[in-house]
Formats: sequence, C-alpha cells, structure tokens
Amino acid sequence: MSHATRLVHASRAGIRYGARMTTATAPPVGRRERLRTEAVQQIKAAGMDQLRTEGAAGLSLRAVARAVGMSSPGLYRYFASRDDLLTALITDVYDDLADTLERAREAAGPHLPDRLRAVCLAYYDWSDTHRPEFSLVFGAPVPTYSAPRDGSTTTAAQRFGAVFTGLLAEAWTQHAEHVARPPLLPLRPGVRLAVGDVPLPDDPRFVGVATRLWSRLHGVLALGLFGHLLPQTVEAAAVRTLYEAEVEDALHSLGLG
Amino acid sequence: MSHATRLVHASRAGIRYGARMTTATAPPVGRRERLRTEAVQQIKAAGMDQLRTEGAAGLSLRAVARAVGMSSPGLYRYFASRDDLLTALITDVYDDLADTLERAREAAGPHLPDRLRAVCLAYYDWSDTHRPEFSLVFGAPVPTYSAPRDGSTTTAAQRFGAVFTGLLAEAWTQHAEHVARPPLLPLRPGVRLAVGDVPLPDDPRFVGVATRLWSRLHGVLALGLFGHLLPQTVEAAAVRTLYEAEVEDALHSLGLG
DNA sequence: TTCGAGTGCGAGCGGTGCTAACACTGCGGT
DNA sequence: ACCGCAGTGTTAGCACCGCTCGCACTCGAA
Repeated sequence: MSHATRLVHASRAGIRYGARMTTATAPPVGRRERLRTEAVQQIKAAGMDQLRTEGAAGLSLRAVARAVGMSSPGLYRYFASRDDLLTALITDVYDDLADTLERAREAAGPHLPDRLRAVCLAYYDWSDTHRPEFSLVFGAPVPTYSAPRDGSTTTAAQRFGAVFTGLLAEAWTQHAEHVARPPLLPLRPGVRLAVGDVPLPDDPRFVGVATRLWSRLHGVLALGLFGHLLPQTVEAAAVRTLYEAEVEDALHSLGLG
Repeated sequence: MSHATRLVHASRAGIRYGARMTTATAPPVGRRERLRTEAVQQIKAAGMDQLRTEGAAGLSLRAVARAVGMSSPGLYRYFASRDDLLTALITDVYDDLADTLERAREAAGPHLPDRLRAVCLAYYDWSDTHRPEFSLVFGAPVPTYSAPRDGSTTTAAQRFGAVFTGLLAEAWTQHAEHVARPPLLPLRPGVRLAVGDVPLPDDPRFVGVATRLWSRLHGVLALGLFGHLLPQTVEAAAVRTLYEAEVEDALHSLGLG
C-alpha cells in the first residue's frame, strides 16, 4: 500500500509539472526534480507521437517505454496507469486547442463578428490538422477510461469553452433581442456559468444559443473528420463549406451577420 | 494458404447468412448449413452483448468464444478476424437502425412534416437507448479497424440515410423555393444520389440541405450522448430539447414548419 | 555519514489476437 | 459401401498488452 501511495504521488507530480507546456511554471529547483519533469515531458511527447500514429486505443505503455528507452515498469514511476497518461495527454490537448483559439481571437482585431468568426474557423482548422487529438477529446469516450474526478481535464475543457462563451456573451449583451427561435435550455438549479470571474448571462435562451452553436459546429466536424459525411459523394472541401455556412448562420442569428 | 482461403470463405458465408436478422433470406438447405447459420447468429448475439457492456474496443474474441462455449480458435472458422466480426455487427446495427426509422416513418401517417419529424425523433430515441451501438457506427473509427472495401457496411448505411434523403426529396419538390440560406454542396462529378431507383434532386442546394440536417442532428446526438455537452450544467432532458429545436428549425427551413 | 525516498530493473501473472498442427465428423462421388 | 476431403473443432504456442512484485542502486537531506 505504501507502494501504491508512492505511485499515485509520483503520478500527480508528473501531471502537475507537465500540465502546461506553453508557459513555464515555477522552475524546478532540485536536480532530481528537473530530471523528473524532463522525463515526464519526454514520456508525454512519445505518448503523443504514438497516439497520433496509432490512435487513442492503440496507445501502449510498453511501446512508449521502448520509445524513451526505459523498461515498462519504470514508466509507472511517472504515470500510475495507462489512463493516467491518457489523462495528461487529454489535458495537454485541451490546452493546446485553447491556446490556438485564444491566439486566433486576439489576432482578429476588435470587431466582434470578426473575432467570433476567426475563433470558429480556427477551431475547424485545428481539428482538421489534429484529427487524432480531436478524436481523443471529442470522440466516443475511450472504453475502460473515465475522466478523473479531480477534474484536471474538466478545467482545461472549460478554458476551451470559455473562448466561445465569452464572445457569445459579448454578442448577447449587444443583440439579445435579435436572436430568433433559440431553444430554451435552463441551467440546473444552483449552477452559474462564468468565464473566469465574469458571470455569463443567466438566461435559458443564452444557454440555448451557446449550446446550439457548439453542437452545430461539432456536428460538421465530427461527421466530416470521421468520414461519415456522405462519403465519396462530395468533395472533401465541401466539409469546410458546410462548416462556414454554419458559422455564418450562427453570426446571422446572433444579429452579427 | 489453402487454410487462409478456407477461413475467408467461411467468414464470408457467415456474414452473408447473418446480415439481415429481420427478414429470413433463402432458407438454409443442408443440415450443416443450418448449424452454421445458427452458430453465426449465436456468435453475433454474444458479441453484441459484450459490445453493449464493454464498448466497441472491449470486444474480445476470446470472451465471445467463452460465452458461446467454444475455444477461441474455433471462432475463426466463422469470422476470419476480430475486425470481421466487428463488420458484421456494424452491418446489423445499421440495419436495426434503418428498420426502426422506416417503422417510425410508416407509423406517422401520410402528412410529410409528421413523417420527417417522426423519423428524426425516432433517430434520437434509438440513439439514446442504443448508445454503444451509436458509438460503434457513428463514433470515432475504431483504431486498427477500417471498413471493408466490399462495402457491406456501406450498403447498410445507405439504407439508413435513404430514410432521411427520401423524405427530404419529397419536401424539396414541394417547397424548394422556401429554403433559406442553404450551403451549396456540389456533388463530385459523376456521382448521382438515389433512393433505390429513384434519383434524388441533383441540386447543390439539396445536397447542402440534406447534409446540414444530418450534421445538426448528429452534433446534438454526439455531444449529448458522449457527455461533452455542458456537462453538469443542464438537465439531461435538455439534450432532447435542443434536438427538438433543431428538428423544428429544419422543418421550418424546409417550408414545412 | 547515514539512511530513506526516488528511481530503475527483471520476472511474472493473466489477458489479448491470431496461427500451426492435429483430430474428428459427416457429406458427396465413385 | 466406401473412400476422400471439406468443414469443424481442439490444444499448444507466439508476440503483444497492462500491471505488480521484489530487488538494486543512487541521490540528497538530516
């Protein structure tokens, strides 16, 4: 049992230090700590490589161990299980996606429709060029894997969602009266949506608008990227055409057309 | 090699006889042939059971063999590989779904909007009550599995799609001029869409309308059933609310509102 | 300096898909 | 009636998987 405790602790440390690749967190102080974070990064990189080439269910701890020149039991000093490694990778993927969307938003200038459009299209392009990653986070849940209760993936996912809901909230305060035929999705009692500390509109129509946008974008992406969309009948570029139509439709129904 | 040939032949026979569970095809004549079809049915039933409880990637040939009281190599007399069994199951799932939709269409009476609405809602209810099956056919492609070239799954999938496109074609001939803001999705050169022998409208707007309906329905289903839709924030029933809104939106934009 | 935490290893358990080699059954052709 | 062989099933086994156990070593803090 003390063994198991050490494993869990080791794994948590690995995930913690490796969560954000883009911004350097507090620098590791000791030599051992530095070596550990380097090993974690190397393992995650090898795992991500394998995930890209073999798919989510093809991720093999033993193969990752071989790739980093380590015996397979050695890997368990860094990740307590295959699911733990998967969780770390999913978190990184969410963060990468959120980074991409935030960059697109900032690069789009101050005009709100431009910003929302840019974010939507960046979402498409990221998904199109990161299909294994897209499958990993948005596809059918990996069997025998369930997201951890601590919510490390959930927080990363919310960062992604906040890019959309934040822009939608801006549009809502400006043009709420223009929204036509929104589905009414009341929040569960006690739930409050927010982007950071800024609360989102507490209106069933707003939740409906946000969810509908998200589901429409996702529908095109999922069908198109998974090859279910009228296979062989339309050009591949048609998927993006359909996606752009959904984006413009969304802007239009938000009074931003 | 003669061994391999026999395997392939055996597998094909198994798939052929087992493809349509609902309607009895040509009755097996010989005793051996009857025993074989029975074994195939039993294997597929056990496989479907396991798929429902363990998920698509958890389908294990050895476990199926144990369930039907057979050694695992014995199964290879009926299905040449795990992928072969998966293909047979996918085909059956498509057929079951198509049967369900066709029944809903016929039960809805002659009024076109009622028929289309009934089919859409039946699609939701089937997916909601058949989540593993939904994941199997519409989720991310199972890694290391690719649909066979012979298209046994494709034909079954087209039967499913034809329920939607057939009704859409009816609506199109009646109200094509009412369709607002459809995306233009030209077919690839030489491709002709048809339901059975009846050709579908050869109009980029029709393809756009059909694809957009399909992608919108799928978006809600995929996000809702896979748990990605604002988890913990809205009631579970809200997924159906959103879906119904998409259905009514589709009917409206088809001039059937 | 010491001693324990951190790190790594080989061996091994039970599971997987799949193959090889063999045995039996029963149907068809002579 | 009998033979031959396709069809069906078996056991043994390969290479892989996730994961655990028990041991060895090395570093760093007390």
